[in-house]
Amino acid sequence: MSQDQRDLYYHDPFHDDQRTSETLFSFFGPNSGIRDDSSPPNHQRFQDYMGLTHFFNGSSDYNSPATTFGYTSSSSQQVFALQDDQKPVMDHGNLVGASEMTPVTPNSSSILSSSTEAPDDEPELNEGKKENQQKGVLEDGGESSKKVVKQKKKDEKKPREPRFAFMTKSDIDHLEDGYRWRKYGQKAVKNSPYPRSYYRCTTQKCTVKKRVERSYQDPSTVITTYEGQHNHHLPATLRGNVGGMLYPQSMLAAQGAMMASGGSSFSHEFLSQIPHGFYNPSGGASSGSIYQQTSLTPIHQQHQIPDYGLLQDMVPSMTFKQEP
DNA sequence: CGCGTTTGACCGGCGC
DNA sequence: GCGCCGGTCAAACGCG
Repeated sequence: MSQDQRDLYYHDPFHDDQRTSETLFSFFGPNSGIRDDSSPPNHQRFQDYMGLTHFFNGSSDYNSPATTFGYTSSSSQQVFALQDDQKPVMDHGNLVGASEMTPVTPNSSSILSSSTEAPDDEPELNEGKKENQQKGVLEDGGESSKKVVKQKKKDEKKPREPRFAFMTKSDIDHLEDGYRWRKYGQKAVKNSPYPRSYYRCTTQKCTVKKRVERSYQDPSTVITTYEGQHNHHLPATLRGNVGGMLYPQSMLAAQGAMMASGGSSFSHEFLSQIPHGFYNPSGGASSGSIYQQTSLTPIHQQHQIPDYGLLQDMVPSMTFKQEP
C-alpha cells in the first residue's frame, strides 16, 4: 500500500490541485465562466488561449523559458506549472506535490522554484547524447566500446533541462501551443489508465520536448511537461493557425519568468492582471466564438529562467522575486 | 511523397 | 545483481 501511495503521489499534486482548482481560479471573477460542464470543443478553448496570449503580445523572446513550455491551453481551463521532475516532487525532503504545490490559492500563489544547479546553457544534450549513446555503440561495435560509452555517460551526468509542467483542464490531450511537435513515444503510466505521450519539437536543432499525460485522478486534467528551450520562433505555419500570431511568446515568457523567479506572486496575481475579456475574436482557424476562461497556475518549476525584466515590463504591478 | 503517429524493443537509472 | 520503470528509438503504418 505504501508503495502504491507513493506512486499515487506522483499524481497527487494534480489531484490535490484539482481540489483547489475552483478556488484557484476564482480570481478570474464570477463571469470567468470557468469550466463549464459541457466541455467545449477544442477550438473553443483554443480561443481562450489566444486571448490569453494576446494579452501579452508585445514581446518576442522566443528563447525565454516560457516559450519553452509554450503555453498549451488550447482547451485549458486551468493550468498549473509544476516543477521539473515528474516524480513525486520533493523539495528538500518534503513532498511538494500534494501539499506544497497545492497551496496556490488566490492569496498564496506560490511558485516553487527549487534548487537549480546545472544552469543549462546549452540545451542540446538530448539528441546528440542519445544518438551517440546508441549509435556509438553500434558503429564502434564491440563490447569495449559499449563500456566506454557507459563510462562516458556516467561522467557526463547530463544536466537537466529546465522543465515546466502544467495542468490543464482539457478534453484533448495534446494542446496546441504554437509549436509543432512530433510524437516519438508513448508509455503506460503506472497506476494510471492513461498513457503518457512524448513529443519533440519538430523544428530542426530544437531539442525541446514535452510529455503529455492525463491525470488519473481527474481525467479532465491534462498534465503537460515541457523540457528545454526553443531556439527558434514560433513556426509561421501551423495547422489551422498562425503560430506566431496565436501564441505570442511573450506570454509564455512571462509565465515562465514568473515561475522561474520563484516569485511569490505568480498565478493569481499574474493572472488577475489578465483582462477578463482577453478572448480574441479574430480567432483565425478556430471556429465559433465562445469565450472560455483559461487560467494558469504554476505547480512547479525547476531551473533558472532569466527573464524577469521582460515580465516586469509587461506587468509592472507584479512583484517578482528570485530565490537564491 | 512527406510528415506525423503507433508501438514494440531497447537502454539506463534507481531502488531493493 | 536483479527487476522495475521512465524515456527513447525506429520500423511500420496512416493520412493528406
